[in-house]
Amino acid sequence: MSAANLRARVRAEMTEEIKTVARRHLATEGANLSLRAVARDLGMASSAVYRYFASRDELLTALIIDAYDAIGEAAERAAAEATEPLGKWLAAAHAAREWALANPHEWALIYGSPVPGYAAPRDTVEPATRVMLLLGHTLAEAYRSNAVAERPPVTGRFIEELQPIAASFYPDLPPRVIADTIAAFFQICGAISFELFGQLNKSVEEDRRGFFEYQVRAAAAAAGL
Amino acid sequence: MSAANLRARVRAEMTEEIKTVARRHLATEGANLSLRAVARDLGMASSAVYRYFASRDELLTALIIDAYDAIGEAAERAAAEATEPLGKWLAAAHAAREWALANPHEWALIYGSPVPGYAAPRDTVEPATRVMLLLGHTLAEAYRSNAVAERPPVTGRFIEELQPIAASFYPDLPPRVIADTIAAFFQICGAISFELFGQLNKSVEEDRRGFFEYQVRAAAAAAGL
DNA sequence: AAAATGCAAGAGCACCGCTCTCGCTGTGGC
DNA sequence: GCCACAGCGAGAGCGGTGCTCTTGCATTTT
Repeated sequence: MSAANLRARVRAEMTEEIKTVARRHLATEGANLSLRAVARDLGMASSAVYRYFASRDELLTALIIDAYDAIGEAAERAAAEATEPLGKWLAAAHAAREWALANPHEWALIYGSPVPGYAAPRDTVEPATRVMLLLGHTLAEAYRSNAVAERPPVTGRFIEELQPIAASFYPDLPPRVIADTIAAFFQICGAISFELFGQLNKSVEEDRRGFFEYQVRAAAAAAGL
Repeated sequence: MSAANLRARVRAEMTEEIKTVARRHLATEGANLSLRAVARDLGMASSAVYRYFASRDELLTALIIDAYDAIGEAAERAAAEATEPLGKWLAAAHAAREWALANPHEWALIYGSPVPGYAAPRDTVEPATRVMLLLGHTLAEAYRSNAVAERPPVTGRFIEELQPIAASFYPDLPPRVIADTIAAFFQICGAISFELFGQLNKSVEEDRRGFFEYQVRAAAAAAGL
């Protein structure tokens, strides 16, 4: 039994090592990860890697899940240190941005354009929602303590579509919580992506953090925070 | 002379045909464009394509410029039919979204994560700003006709960085015009990207247009429109 | 001890971007 | 009108890729 466990542990270590090297390749080389190059770095034949990952896509999926978890944890950890809803939002957003700046290629992996021919498998949808859930729960918390500003009612058929989701998450709150959470999430991630992908070229250079916060505050205000 | 012109015309036609086939490949196959496959589709040797484009990247650059121009023209055309600033914003945003839905891979090419190892050359920066300029000019127009709501002043060092740009474009207006334009542009493009890249999965299905408009209106409100 | 399993390596397939050489053809200068 | 020349297409080839299959070895299980 300990033998079998040892087998499994060695295998897990090898798997982790492959992912580590792959992450390093991703960070230095760029987005198109080469399985052969990773294998070369590990001093093994490329075919040996296929004992651990059935395909390059499966390796990418593993990296994607790890990335979702990493940014989710960073955001949650930062939010936990704040007390007020707006403070949590700001902390989470800044944490997400800083993680993205530190790991740009991994950010591109999860929030950039989908990799050609790659369809995100089931395993990725759950960790993907972690940051958005954090925003939603914080907003819901604000609703429950009556800390949300009055705004004109939401009109549009989309709000009816969001009703079931809202009912399953926050049955005591209006469905606009979901709409505003998604909108804020899109806005925040958009701001990060466009800064990261160079669309801010030559306009704001020094105080990008400040401009980012300006946008996050706008998102918060739109949500009523 | 007419001979030389004929030569040049044939060459231009061939260049255009390559781009057309490449666009079709992009639409059907996905993002990683294969020069060899394009050449095969054209019934020519892959090496012959290099007479027209020095590299795959150069082909991509040509497609990127065309895409920027196409979406820019779509947005401008739509905005021209509206009279009020908010109407122009909404029209431009919806036009951009519809273009993106119709040409998802080209959208990914210009607003998705940068292609690995690909650095956008100088030629692309000018057409890239077309949509943002449209938003900016519309907002400026609203300022000049006093149709912009009062909002709390912008604080942050970033606004000083935007001052020179604001002065060169709209010397008669406060620099926040630029900040709000960029922020709105990010928000709109973010909304399009995340809808397109599947982050809206299983939440809003029917009335995505309505939810998009909700976000665009939020962006407009944040800008004072 | 023997059988079964897990693993690494190597060869090989089809594809890729890109380069180079080699003929062919239409063009411009004489 | 001829001839050198530039532009073009085709083909071979280089090094790279993802992935498969077979082979040999080590380890685990029976």
